[in-house]
Amino acid sequence: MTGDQDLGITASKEHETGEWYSQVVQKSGLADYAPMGGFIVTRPRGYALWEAVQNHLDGWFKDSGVQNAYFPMFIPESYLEQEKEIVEGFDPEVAWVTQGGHDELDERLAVRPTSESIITPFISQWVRSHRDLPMRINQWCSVVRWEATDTKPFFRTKEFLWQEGHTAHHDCDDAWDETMLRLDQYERLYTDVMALAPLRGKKPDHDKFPGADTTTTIEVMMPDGKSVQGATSHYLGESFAEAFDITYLDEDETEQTAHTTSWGLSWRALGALIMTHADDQGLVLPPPMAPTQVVIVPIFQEDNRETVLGYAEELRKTLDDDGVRVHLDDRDERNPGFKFNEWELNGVPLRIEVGPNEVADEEVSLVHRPDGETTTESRTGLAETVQEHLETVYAKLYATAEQLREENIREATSRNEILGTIGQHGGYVKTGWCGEQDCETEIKDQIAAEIVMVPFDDEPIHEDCGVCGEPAETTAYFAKTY
RNA sequence: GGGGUUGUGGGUUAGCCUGGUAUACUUGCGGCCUUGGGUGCCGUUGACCUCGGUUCAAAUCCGAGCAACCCCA
Repeated sequence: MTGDQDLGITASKEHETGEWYSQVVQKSGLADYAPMGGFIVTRPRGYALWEAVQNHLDGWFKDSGVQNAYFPMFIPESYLEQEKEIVEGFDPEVAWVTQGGHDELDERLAVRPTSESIITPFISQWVRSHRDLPMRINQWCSVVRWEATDTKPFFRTKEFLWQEGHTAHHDCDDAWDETMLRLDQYERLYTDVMALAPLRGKKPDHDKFPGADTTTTIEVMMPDGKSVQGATSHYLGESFAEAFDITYLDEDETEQTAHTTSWGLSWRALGALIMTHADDQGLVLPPPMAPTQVVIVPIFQEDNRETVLGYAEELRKTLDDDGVRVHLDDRDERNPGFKFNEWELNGVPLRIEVGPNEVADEEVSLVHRPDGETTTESRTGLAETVQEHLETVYAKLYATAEQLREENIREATSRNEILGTIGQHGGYVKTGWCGEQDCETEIKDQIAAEIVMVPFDDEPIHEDCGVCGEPAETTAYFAKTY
């Protein structure tokens, strides 16, 4: 590299994580900061990542009985107030519309922070008999939560893109199965599409979604030792059905109250992806997420230009015919070194280099984005070879993520050990927990770590609560969070 | 929630202390050159975060606001 041209990432991921993250997001063309604090402009390459998330999840949703719909972005205050806990839970961060044109509104409108209050009343109208159940509605939209804390592109923005699913069921069992099915699908998205290694569990009672019976969660460990809540799936019990009157007639013509769920995943998932896999060269994308999976960079001199470009175009067509998202970078005004750097910055998982040598030998050079590993392969059977390499790249990324998770789960049996372990290493610390919020507060006040997750398995790992020493009811995972 | 740092063409930045003509690189655009890790040359467009104050004069000093980043809770 000659001179510091600052086209690439200049901050270190390890030492200046915030600045590094900001540069990756902007320089790899994912997003810009909007003029208002806490908002971003999502650029085409960033939006393509969201579309990749959508394509996978939406397919799975539809395969499991979900229909997409769309509800207004405004919710009348009187609707919001029907579920008391929703109001209390979201009140500090609701944005309000009070004026339409030049006229003051009779009733102010909330910009949705989540849509239970507008969707559930309609589900109530649409559900008459047991034959209408289960009913599963999803919408892809944005919501607004006027966060007071620091914002960060994709991780925490005042407006964010997400999907929110809302379902109604006959009974508790059916609704609980739904809750877990959606959690499984979120876990699958993280594991099989984004090459991240999440944990799954429940939120402690004091951190549930307002009004929910149970909130289940996907948690993902970041390289700086903080945990990200990657998605949530709520079993809402009967509280919303009661508040919004979702009742149905069962086979015996008796009126029953439905059980409901809601579940959501936001573009914070993209934040977790970037934070985990990107490096000091820029973005790194797992192949299923990458808008461009393979880039071909031709290398030629004046006298063999046509030959090399012709060869490169053949390769491109071979891969394109095989369904690989491939791009041939035949720009004349850039040399190969520039292109290498640029595509690395943009996170393309696999690069093919072809020059006179490769043409002569009927070969290609393949370079893996995550680690720069270079191999030479035959041109014959290229499509299959490339698929194998894409899988290898995925495996490398997943292995990194898995290691990150495993190395960051530690155990502690006393208050001081919890504080010391998180203070020194970050990451998760698991311990027995009596179930009292005070014991979390004790830790939170000291070191700003909270209980992010309680595993599903019933037996606590220790007999006593790691904080107060009373008998433990469950295991709790403490961590600092985003 | 509290504290700190910073804000100059699209990006990176000099100038600010000590007020007076805004510096360079890069990108973009036009042209030439050629290509195994950010190549070279010529030409060209483009900026002092916002509002207020001090002053003959403000990128520079003062105040407020907005924004970004960092640290603590």
